[in-house]
Order: sequence, then C-alpha cells, then structure tokens
Amino acid sequence: MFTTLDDLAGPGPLPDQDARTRVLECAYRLFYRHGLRATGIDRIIAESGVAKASFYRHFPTKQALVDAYLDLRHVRWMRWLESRLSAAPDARAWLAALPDALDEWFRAPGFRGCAFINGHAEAGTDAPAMTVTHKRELAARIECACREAGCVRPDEVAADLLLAIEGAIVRAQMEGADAARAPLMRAFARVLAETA
Amino acid sequence: MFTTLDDLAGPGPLPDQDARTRVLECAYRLFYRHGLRATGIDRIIAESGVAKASFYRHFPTKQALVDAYLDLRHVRWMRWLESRLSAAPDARAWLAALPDALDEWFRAPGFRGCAFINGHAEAGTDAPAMTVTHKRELAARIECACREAGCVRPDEVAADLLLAIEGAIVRAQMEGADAARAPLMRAFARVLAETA
DNA sequence: CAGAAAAGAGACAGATCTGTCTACATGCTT
DNA sequence: AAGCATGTAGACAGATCTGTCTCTTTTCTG
Repeated sequence: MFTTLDDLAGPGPLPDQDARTRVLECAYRLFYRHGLRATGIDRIIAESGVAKASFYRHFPTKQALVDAYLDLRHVRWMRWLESRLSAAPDARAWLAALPDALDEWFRAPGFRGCAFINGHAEAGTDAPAMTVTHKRELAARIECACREAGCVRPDEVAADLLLAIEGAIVRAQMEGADAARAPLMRAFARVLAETA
Repeated sequence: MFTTLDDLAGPGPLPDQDARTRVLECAYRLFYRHGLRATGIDRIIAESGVAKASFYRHFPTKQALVDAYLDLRHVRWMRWLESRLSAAPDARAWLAALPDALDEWFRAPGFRGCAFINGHAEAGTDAPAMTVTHKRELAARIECACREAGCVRPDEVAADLLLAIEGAIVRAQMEGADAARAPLMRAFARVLAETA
C-alpha cells in the first residue's frame, strides 16, 4: 500500500461509482482548483454526472459538501505525509525529511497551496472548523515527533517548524516551489540545530 | 504626518467625499473583511450611498474595483510599515524591529490576514497581478535593508525573513497573534544572528 | 416477485450578481 | 445661457446560484 501525490490529488474519472462518491471526488478537485465560492453546485452536478436530487439526498446543503471535502482533504493529506515519511528510521530523521516532502508537494502538478489556508482566507468571518483543526493536528503530529526526538521544548520547536511550513506553502503558491525550497531547508536546519 | 494602524484600516464614514472615494473606501473595508467574491457590487453601492451609474462611471467592472482596492491596500500597507519603523536608527535596527511591528498589526482589531495572500487564495487560477507584486516589493524592501545592514547574502536573508513573515501572518490569522509572536521573534533572531 | 431505496432528468422558484439603461438634478465652465 | 461632466434614483436584463419538487427508471432487498 503506497500513498503518492496522485492519491492526494484524488482518483481520475469515476465511471460507475455511487453518486455520493462521484460528487465528493468532483468537488474535491473543483474546490481545490478553483476555490469554494467559485465552484457552483450546478457545475459539480454537471461534471459528476449526477442528478440534482441525488446530490441533495447526500449533501443537504453546499456547506455540508464543503465540510465533507475538507474532511477528505485532511485525511488524504495526513495519510500522504505519513506515507511519504514512513521510511524515516526515527523521529529525528522524520523531522529532517519534512522539507523534502513538502518540496515534492509544492512541485506536484496542480499544486495551489493549502486547501485549509485557502478555505480560511476565502471564508472571511466564521471559517469552517476543519481549516484550523487540520493545522492543529499537523502541529500535534510535529510536536509528537519533536518529543520523540528528545527536543527540550517540543512545543516551541513544533511552533517554529509550523511557522516555516506555513510560510513555505504561501511562498510556493505565490512564487513557485523554487522560492520556497531553500528558505524552508535553512529554517528547518536552524531550528533543528538548536535542539538535541 | 504620522501613519498608524487606523490609517491602514481606512477612514471612517465619508459623508461628503466624491463618489469614487466613497466607493473605494467602502470596497476597501468590505473586500478585506469579507473577501472579494463574498462582497457584491450591490452591497458596495448600498453602503457607500452612491448611485449605480456613478459606480460604473468610475469602475467599468468589478475587477477594476478589485484592482484599485489592491493598489490602495498596497500603498497604505507599505506606508504604514515605513512609518512604523521610521524610528529605527539604521538598517539593522529596522530589521530587528520588524517582528514587533507585525505583531502590532496582528493584534489590530479587524485583522484578517494579508489582503494579497487572501486575494491570491480566493482567485484560484489567474490571481490579480498585484497579489504577487506586493510580495515582491516587500521582498525588495527587506533585501535592501539586508544589504544596507551588511549581510553577506542579502537575497538569501531576505528570502528567509519573508518566509517567516508569511508564516506568521497565516498563523496569526488562523490561531491568533499569540501563536505567531514567539516563533516569529525566534525565526528573526536566528536568521539575523547568522549574518553580520 | 413486490416493495423500497436510490438514481436520473429536468422544471421551477427565489435570490443574488454583474452590468446597462433611462430620467432627472446639480454645479462648473465657456 | 448653453453645454457638459457628475451625481441620484431606480427599473431592467440576463446570467448564475442554491435549493425544492415532480416524474420516471433502475437497483437492491426481503
């Protein structure tokens, strides 16, 4: 079982899956690519080849579909990360390999930043809860690795690494992967050099 | 002439300014607060107290208004930054004072992240040019300070600082100013400690 | 086989959005 | 005084968006 960036991007066309899956996978692509507000229900219905009644049977409102999309994105992204770093022999190597994994993500075709940062930015007031939940779970995962690696202040180290990660995502989204790679590497090197 | 965060927020109600100013100031607040797509022309027209024909006389399309908003935001933000850091005696102090200035911004009422990151995130494909222009001008300004401060590789130092800044903006937007402050300070301290 | 659940196809409603248009008032300039 | 730019007020068009509803067909299950 190998999880790649393609899995993160979602499967291709789904000829004979059930309606809910087709809708969700279609929304998964369109929401990430074009944004939440820019993607209308009608378009999702048309491109997923599903009847309108079927859509509203599974997702009572658009917001419900947005939430399901963010949930799925969170699960896939975390799974991709774990899979991508599963070769690391210990927590220290896991942390050290993070920048390379992110750089791969930044270079993936169709990369358009973090779905949760983008969703949060778009929502204005009252952003979906999953946008911040995702970041907290990522922070918790990193902090766990820091603790395992024997850092003296794993919470601070994790916060520092997360700051660099968020910055790299934004830089890669706006200026391309090359603009993010070296600064992210140096930031990680500096932070991890300070700790045990 | 003193530029404060209030100036960055824009003036209050404008009873008897010309129509264009009222529209632009109203858009300035609504676009930042609620996002570009979420803010309709009709609402801007209603809240600015301007006739529809007057609006379209000054801004032929909504996109033109968005561009004018981003231009104005860029000018005000850069002016605010320069004013806020004008007390720094030299470039090194200017760089060292940057995190405190940003922290003030993060704590300002109504702070909702960077208008250009948000605008870029919302736009999906073909984001407004100003979103990336703003970041390039900020990067250029920081690099200039690094050069003035005698950094050996001002471009690299500036890229590292900008990465931390972007990360801090996103962290402050999603988790609040407290989550961004300490990591940003440490990131700056580390980067600047390495250079002359 | 019979009934129920799920799905397809599409009309429809009501709201909203961008943008155009007409009609009229005000003030400035020539 | 005449002309013109600017402003207000609001109807209107055409598109789009979310969500509801009806009717028919397929598919699963008891």
